[in-house]
Amino acid sequence: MSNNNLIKGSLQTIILKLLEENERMYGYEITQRVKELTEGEIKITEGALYPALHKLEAEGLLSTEIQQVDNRVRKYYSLTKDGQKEVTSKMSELQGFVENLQRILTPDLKPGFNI
Amino acid sequence: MSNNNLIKGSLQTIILKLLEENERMYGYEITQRVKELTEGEIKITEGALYPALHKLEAEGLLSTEIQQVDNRVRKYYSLTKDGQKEVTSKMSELQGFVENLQRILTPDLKPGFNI
DNA sequence: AAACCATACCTCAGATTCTTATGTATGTAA
DNA sequence: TTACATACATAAGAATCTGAGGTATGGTTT
Repeated sequence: MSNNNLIKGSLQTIILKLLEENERMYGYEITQRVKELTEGEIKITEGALYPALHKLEAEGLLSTEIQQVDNRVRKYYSLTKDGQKEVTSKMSELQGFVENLQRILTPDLKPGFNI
Repeated sequence: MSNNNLIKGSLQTIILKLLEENERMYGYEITQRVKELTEGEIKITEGALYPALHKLEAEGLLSTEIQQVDNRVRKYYSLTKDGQKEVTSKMSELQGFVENLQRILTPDLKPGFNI
């Protein structure tokens, strides 16, 4: 991740959610997508991403498929059945956490961490 | 802390923000306040809290004042000048991060991680 | 009286997750 | 040929947590 060490553990959720939307993605593509979506503000480092992908695969949440594209090897990741269930779980967990964070940090405004 | 390992990194911000609102607090009080504000969903463990407090003090963001209350020693923490500046910084950092998280995770709805 | 829980501080081993650096390999642009 | 982009990977070290343990006081339960 970029400069901030905030909310460690959200990388897994990011990966799973992107794969829910995109069917299949490869590692480098994920880093670029996140950079693009956040206008360069969040940069996922390879040292964080690849171990995370490997772990999710080892847990049976992702499956892989290696493919040759322009003399380059790409390792595509997709959600397994378990992975699809886990997205929902991880997302509501994160949502709940942000909700609680907002309760602690903004005692004045009740609804929403609005932007 | 509760079940989720999401909080890493946001604990400092929580401490600083609570002290911005409350002038001075002691460790145990902070754990109770957070538990109270989140209806028991986030429990700050002592193993996380005390080292965090000591670190913030060592960085000059907090000052301490020991006080005897009912035969019990309390260590009150307050924001220093530097600490007061840091709250603003840490809060906008966290705000920005949540904003970016929302961009990644909810591509459909543009405004707000609403609750 | 003994056991237990609440208050209040603390430390430390181990786990997890990250950063930073390094390595391999191909292709393109300056 | 130097540099950058693409594409994978590992590994040392830092940072932050969990969970267990320790000390001490005082109230409540059994």
